[in-house]
Amino acid sequence: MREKILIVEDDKKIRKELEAFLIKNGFIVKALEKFDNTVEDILKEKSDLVLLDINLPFVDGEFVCKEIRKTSDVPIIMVTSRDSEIDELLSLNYGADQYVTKPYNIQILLAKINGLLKRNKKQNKTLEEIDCGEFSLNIYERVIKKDNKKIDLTKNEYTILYYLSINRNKLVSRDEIMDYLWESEEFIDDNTLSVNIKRLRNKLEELGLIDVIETRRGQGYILK
Amino acid sequence: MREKILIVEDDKKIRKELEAFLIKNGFIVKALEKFDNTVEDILKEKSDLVLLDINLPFVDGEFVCKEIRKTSDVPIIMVTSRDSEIDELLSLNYGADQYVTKPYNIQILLAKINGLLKRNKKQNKTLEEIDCGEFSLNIYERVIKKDNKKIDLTKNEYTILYYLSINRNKLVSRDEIMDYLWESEEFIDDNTLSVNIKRLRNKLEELGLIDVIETRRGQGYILK
DNA sequence: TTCTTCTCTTACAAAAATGTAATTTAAAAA
DNA sequence: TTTTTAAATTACATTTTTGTAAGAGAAGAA
Repeated sequence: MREKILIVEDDKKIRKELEAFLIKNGFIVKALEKFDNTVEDILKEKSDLVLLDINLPFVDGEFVCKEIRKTSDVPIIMVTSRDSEIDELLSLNYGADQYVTKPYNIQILLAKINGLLKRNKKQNKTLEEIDCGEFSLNIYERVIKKDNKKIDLTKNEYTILYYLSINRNKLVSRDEIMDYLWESEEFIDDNTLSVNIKRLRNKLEELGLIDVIETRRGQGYILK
Repeated sequence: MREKILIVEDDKKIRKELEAFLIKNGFIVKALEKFDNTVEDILKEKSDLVLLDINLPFVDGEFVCKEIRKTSDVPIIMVTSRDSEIDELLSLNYGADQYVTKPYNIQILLAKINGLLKRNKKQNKTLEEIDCGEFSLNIYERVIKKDNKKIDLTKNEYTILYYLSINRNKLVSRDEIMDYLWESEEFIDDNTLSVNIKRLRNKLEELGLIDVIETRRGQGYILK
């Protein structure tokens, strides 16, 4: 899916150049033509990334940036005219994700755009379904998915597998899992964890997933 | 909760200075002392942010950064010695989130650290919790939260409330909910939904939430 | 090797979640 | 108003989940 970039830049010549360059690089591009209602116009576009000049007519970029951040997490690249401005801006922390200076170095700009978009995409995806190599764990449905097969997990099974999966390829001690699973509850036998792990493994085996949870005797478990 | 920052910097003097500065600013700080197994050491730490010098003994920072990104989304700030290096790095897109140059301008560094941590926290939070006005529904934990109180939901309760909450202020028919809840399962009595709604309402009432699920006789329900 | 210890496995009991049946309530239609 | 009907309520039965107990298995130490 192609991403949509919104250009907020009042210099018409620069705007057209940028537009052409970004279109050539495969993006869907929109640009604001008037700046009397900038914040709302930006939010209305629902773009995947905003390129925001700090020097705008009517309203200044810092303000715009702050306002957008109140209701949206869209990636913002702020454009400044002077190098020295960047440091000031950074320390004020308006919430922009990246900064570039004019005149635009278009290769750098492209790199920053791609970097931000990639990270955002990944982050969104990660939060829905965790990739565990041979299978995936869907955290909304609380199911394991492999090929076209799904299998429901109970609360305990899910919690254990979730914890293992966010620590994939890392050794996780039995104590760690027990703390995560039962928190402050009254004492629960250490063997109960073994049983729960066993049940989880049984479900994984139903999907043909064998040995994905490895035991490290005396140390804990590892999800491979 | 305090965040943990990992310093990966081989110059011992600089390392100690940074460590002291970050501790003074409220972070938990760890620093690598040896660099013969950097990638794994970094991953093992499970820190909230990594400050990574690009010039390391044995292995170079670009490589380390790329390797980390294969399995982790931990925010990375890369440290370079020359200003000009930043542009090269950016265009190569190793996956770092921010760049700073040596010598460290500690205020800028602090701003970047806080910016990254804030964004990360927010992103996780937004997707975790659905705002339902008077209360919120946490989809990871499957609990209703109000003020400081939490209440666990069972699978059915959660599924119904989730469906209502993504359709907040919209009328949802009983059939819609039943389809969503029981999908292709064998026929389940229509009254069973009433019972499940009742159970959900009971839990909401335990939190002082009365009438948040309104009945529209003959039409369905609405979450206010 | 034997012994120790950690983990796995199986069976069972308790607790929690869910569905059903019977009855009551209350909104809307006649 | 009375009648009808959708939804709420309550009690109970069934199913699922979870924890415990007891013993088997297997890895590492002695």
